[in-house]
Amino acid sequence: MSLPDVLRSKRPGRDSYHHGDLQVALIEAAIVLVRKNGPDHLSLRAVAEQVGVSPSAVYHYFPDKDSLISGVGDKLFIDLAQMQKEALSDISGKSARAAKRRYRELGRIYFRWANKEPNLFRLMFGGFCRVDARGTHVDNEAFLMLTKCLDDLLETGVISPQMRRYGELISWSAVQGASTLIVEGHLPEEVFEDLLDGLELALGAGKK
Amino acid sequence: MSLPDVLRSKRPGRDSYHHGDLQVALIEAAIVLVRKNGPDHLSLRAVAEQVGVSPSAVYHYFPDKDSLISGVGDKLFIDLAQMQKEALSDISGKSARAAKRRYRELGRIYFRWANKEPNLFRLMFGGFCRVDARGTHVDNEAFLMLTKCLDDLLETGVISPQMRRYGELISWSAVQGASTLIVEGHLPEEVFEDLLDGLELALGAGKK
DNA sequence: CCATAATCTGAACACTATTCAGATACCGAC
DNA sequence: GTCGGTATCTGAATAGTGTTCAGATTATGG
Repeated sequence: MSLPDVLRSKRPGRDSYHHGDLQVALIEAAIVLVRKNGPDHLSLRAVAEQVGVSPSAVYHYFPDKDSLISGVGDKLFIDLAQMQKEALSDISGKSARAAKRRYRELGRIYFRWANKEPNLFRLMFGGFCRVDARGTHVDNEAFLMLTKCLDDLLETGVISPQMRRYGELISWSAVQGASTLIVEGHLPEEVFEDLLDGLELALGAGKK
Repeated sequence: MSLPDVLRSKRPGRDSYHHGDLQVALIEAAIVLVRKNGPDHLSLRAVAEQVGVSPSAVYHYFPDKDSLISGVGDKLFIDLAQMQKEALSDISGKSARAAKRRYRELGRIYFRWANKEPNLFRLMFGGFCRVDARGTHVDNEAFLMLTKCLDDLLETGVISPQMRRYGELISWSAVQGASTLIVEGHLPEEVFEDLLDGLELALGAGKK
């Protein structure tokens, strides 16, 4: 109904019954509905209807509703990493200034994503998609970007060797936590920039 | 069925029809079920059945299922704060050592709670209970304990005046974030102690 | 062109949240 | 004490849910 035509269209040149790319169409439709109603309150039947397919058709691509949601989670992790990648590529340079800007931008993208799409953020980190079953891999790319940023900060002398050891852990945790706390209304939105200030200062701990 | 008798018992001395304290009994039963099945997958009917009451009885105390879940959230925040309070009272002393131990224990309680009861933790921070509607108050007590700990750390010279400004924000965010990331399988359990080490080092940033 | 496989439908089942008229038990006033 | 009013709870009904499965439809390879 309110879905872009692309998502409900069959494969070009053929019409009806066999949908062209149902698996991804279902995920895209699910994203639209989760964004609107939250990861709980997602109806499998509503997803099927959006795509223009019967409810049972879903079961050819996902064993159950939870697996569909997990599929959505996978897609969201990929999308977020892609946004971070693009943001980083916009800031070049080997200076301390550039390294700082890249580090902060990485965190900002994360938070802005969470703040703009609370329901999608909740789906990613609210236990809806289980990653531990098949090992950690969805977030590997994002982690590597963070590592690269921290290495640059170390090289340019912004952070101390002692704190480098905790760089990924403290950065990811703090950004993840602040995003959650702000999204869930425990902290006001404005504090996120303060957090980035605090993190930058903290990472220099131990410098002579 | 598997619920302690206390929860299904009517008010002592009277029997049947009028339940003594249905509101809290419903919340207690909901906690048991959420812990087992997760905040999604909670059935209002199952809660009612556990307590030994008809499904419609629930609507005399909560306008809908989401409100019941919100009620559970409130109780969980109170319980967590209580556990932290007890943990703090076990560590007395004005030394830097004692202050450090209190600070770390505050974070540990938070994380252990999350790690031991992932589904309850998800309910608290997964968008199921909306706190922003009526303002932030559920976490106020916990926040004050953290503030007290940080003040002690400042007095004993463990943390720098510059970092004191970011103390609550960076501590709460990092502990919250690490708990989420570990519970959801993005980080191994062992890193939490590393995070506490990193936080302690970080809070000293800027000291001469 | 046909048989086989992939894809999707329709109907059914058990379960869910929610509503509401009415039954039940408590409580205060007489 | 008992009577009336009120808070509390029930039972049934409605509309919607996830899931299953036999069978209809379409695509594909020989």
